[in-house]
Amino acid sequence: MWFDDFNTPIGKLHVAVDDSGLRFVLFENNKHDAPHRETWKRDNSATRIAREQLLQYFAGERQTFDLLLNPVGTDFQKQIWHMLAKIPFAQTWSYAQVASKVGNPKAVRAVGAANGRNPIPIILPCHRVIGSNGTLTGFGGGLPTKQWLLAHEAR
Amino acid sequence: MWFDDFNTPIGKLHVAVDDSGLRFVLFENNKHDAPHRETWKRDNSATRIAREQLLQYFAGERQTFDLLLNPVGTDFQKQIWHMLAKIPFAQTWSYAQVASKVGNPKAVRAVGAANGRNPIPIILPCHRVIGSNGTLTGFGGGLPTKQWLLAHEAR
DNA sequence: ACAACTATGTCCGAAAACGGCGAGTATTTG
DNA sequence: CAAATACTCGCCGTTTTCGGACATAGTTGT
Repeated sequence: MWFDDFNTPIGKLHVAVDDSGLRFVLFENNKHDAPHRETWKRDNSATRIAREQLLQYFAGERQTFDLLLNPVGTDFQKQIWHMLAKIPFAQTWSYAQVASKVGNPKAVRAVGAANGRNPIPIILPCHRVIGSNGTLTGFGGGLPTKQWLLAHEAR
Repeated sequence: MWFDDFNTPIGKLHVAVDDSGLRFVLFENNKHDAPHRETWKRDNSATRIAREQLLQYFAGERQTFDLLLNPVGTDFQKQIWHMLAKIPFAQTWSYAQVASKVGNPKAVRAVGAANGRNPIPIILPCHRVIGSNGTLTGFGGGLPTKQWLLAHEAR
């Protein structure tokens, strides 16, 4: 497992990859906090590509990512995370919409929970999911960050 | 055999010694109740030393005891009791840890049983052994007393 | 020799608690 | 009255908790 960290407009980000792809994007105030992170090695061709694309995103020069992803989770979670990738740039869906898209219209809270465990925020744009009444609810990196990301994409 | 009794924060304690060393520390609500205690004689230089050290312990002025001990029991029991003496002040081990330390990792219940027969509580700190899940199980002097001792040592 | 204890620990299944929600009803405001 | 707000309740995956069924080793009593 290799990792790297770098500064962005929303604070320092950590990225971590293994042979199968990108595993984590962590905010400074880590929410997930991956196990035995002390054994990871710094820097890598893969981490460099991820960093590059993320910085381009923050610079407003990139709207979609082209990276090999390997988020680990339950079947349901992976299903949801996969769906996130389909939300177009600068658009927002409601939790209910996401639930419907996976054919489980009533699993709204479950979608919320899965969203909360998204190990690859920003790239898997969980920030584009908001309450059906339009309110911004929870986000790993904090609501202000979620707000910032949406505003950033709105330009 | 000589004996003495005196008051402590956890109630009245009985101590009993013979020529080979300290044999018993009994709580008021005696569990073991040694045989033909009526023949014992009161007070002694050895009982005095034991009492002194115990009172120092309760006063928070002593963490380890320096006494000649003579607990009688099976080989296994003596092995366990000997191990108890190695648990540092204010620390707790699980029954499983004690079992492992004597090279018999699966003899957990046997350790519990031996612990239950400890004739010299407090000085042989059987109260520092708790369930591996952290729960305080049985104690000759009652669970509240076990609780009290651990809290006392925690300062 | 054997059976019945015990101051345990591990495993497994069931049940309950817990969320980054939504829709439907009251209850308040202006 | 409308519209905003507050509350209740159902929903669904995941996580945590809880309880019972073993396994296990030594001691004690028959």
